Amino acid sequence: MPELPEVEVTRLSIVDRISGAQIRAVSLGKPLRWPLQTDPKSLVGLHVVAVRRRGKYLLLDLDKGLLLIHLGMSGSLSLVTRPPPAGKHDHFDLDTTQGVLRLSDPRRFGAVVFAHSEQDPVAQRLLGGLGMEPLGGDFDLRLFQQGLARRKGPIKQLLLAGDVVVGVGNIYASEVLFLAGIRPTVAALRISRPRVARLHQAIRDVLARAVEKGGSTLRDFSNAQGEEGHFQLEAMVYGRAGQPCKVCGTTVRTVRQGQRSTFFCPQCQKP
DNA sequence: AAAAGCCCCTGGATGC
DNA sequence: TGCATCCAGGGGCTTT
Repeated sequence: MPELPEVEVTRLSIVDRISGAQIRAVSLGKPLRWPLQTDPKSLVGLHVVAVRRRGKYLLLDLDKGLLLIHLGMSGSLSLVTRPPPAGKHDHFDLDTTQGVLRLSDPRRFGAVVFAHSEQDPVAQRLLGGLGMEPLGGDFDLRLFQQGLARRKGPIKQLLLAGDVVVGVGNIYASEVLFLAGIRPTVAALRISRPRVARLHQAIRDVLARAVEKGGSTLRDFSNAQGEEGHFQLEAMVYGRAGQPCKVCGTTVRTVRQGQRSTFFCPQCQKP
């Protein structure tokens, strides 16, 4: 579910409501991908001072330390004043003076991890290898070109890897490459400079548009207020194998790359 | 250094 | 209220 747009939409749906909140209690359900790394009781009394995002991680800054929240494949957050009793997929509750922030995650690939700071090895292990943020001013075209220039592997998998640019997951990788007119299987280092520039812009355009549309809701994603996203309705190729390309009518095809499905139009996307 | 596989886990859709 | 199989928005870790 959650790629950069979904995480950003989630962030936007809680930032104003949870900033300044004081933690009253923390309760855990079944184990998530990683342990919290601290005694839940040690968080009680701390305040949430900011909510940031780095790649697909949500960073909850506390007045002492921070929580790194990852939604994995199936996670979503909700922030409500009076939450229903925890269900079988609710595995983390942050009870605050401004509501209960709850992580629901059926597959439990998500995680909530406490770190004393962003430099803390606990945080660095997760954030240390991340590439450039695609939105905002840090996404440098030259660095992007350099990042691609020594990669022999397929461009789609470079996008997914997140060490050059973060936030592009399986849906948006296909969408971005469609918009840029690039075949997903092409070796990154073989893409010409003008086309790399197109790709750079396409990443920004697609992700920004997806945030505007509230993200993509394929199964059950919703923001922390329970609102679904609508970008999936605008998908040009993702999930459309066998259907006609919305631009040229050619049948959209799918291919497996690194045990994930990729979608592309063989006419609009040149090798 | 980079690339390719392997898992972690649950649930829904599909086929028999 | 079958059962097996495949697939699903991620990514850290291990192995080549």
